[in-house]
Amino acid sequence: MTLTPLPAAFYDTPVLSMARSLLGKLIVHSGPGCDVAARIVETEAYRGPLDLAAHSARGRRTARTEAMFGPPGHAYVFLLYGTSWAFNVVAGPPDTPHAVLIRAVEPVLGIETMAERRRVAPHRRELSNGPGKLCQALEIDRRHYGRCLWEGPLVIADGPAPVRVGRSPRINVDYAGAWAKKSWRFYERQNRYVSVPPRD
DNA sequence: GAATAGATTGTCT
DNA sequence: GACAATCTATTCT
Repeated sequence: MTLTPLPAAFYDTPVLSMARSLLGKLIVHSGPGCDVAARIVETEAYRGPLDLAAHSARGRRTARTEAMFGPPGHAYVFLLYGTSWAFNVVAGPPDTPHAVLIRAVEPVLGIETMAERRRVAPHRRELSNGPGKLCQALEIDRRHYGRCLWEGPLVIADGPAPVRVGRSPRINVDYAGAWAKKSWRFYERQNRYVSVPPRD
């Protein structure tokens, strides 16, 4: 296991294949005295402007969605329901508002630190089995908006490839009509940190 | 385990 | 003023 950040070229790929290839990669957040790392086990692809489930649907470009229109391999972070942050990796070249939502991770390093932040016992799936939970565990928030993911305190590095990959429709996007039916969620089968366990 | 309701705030209409 | 790519506690079974 190396902690060398993935190169910029890794992100130069269509959003669906990027969502698939991010599985198994490590999110590494280095802080003063406390490094934490976690392995990505669940992702979802969002492909505006056509995809009506994406914040960038119909080309909506605002202060909030601006990062999605930026270069790939950068972070798109947004606040949800007033209480939870969600972390996305921007895909596609500039002006192509695609992104991959990280929905669940498996703690690897600094598990005690994550447990304290989450106020749950270590090794429980509630540590990071959801978009908001993993942001709290890894301490990802608005400070990371638009930041580059191959240099700086928050990077994505290579990690153990997933054993088996499953696909399903995305979670909680029922409002998007036909787009909600597309199987744009990717997850590692049998991994207990996957947020909404499918039957596999 | 499943279903339900309430929390809470930045962003956009 | 409404809403959201969610989380948590609570109340069932």
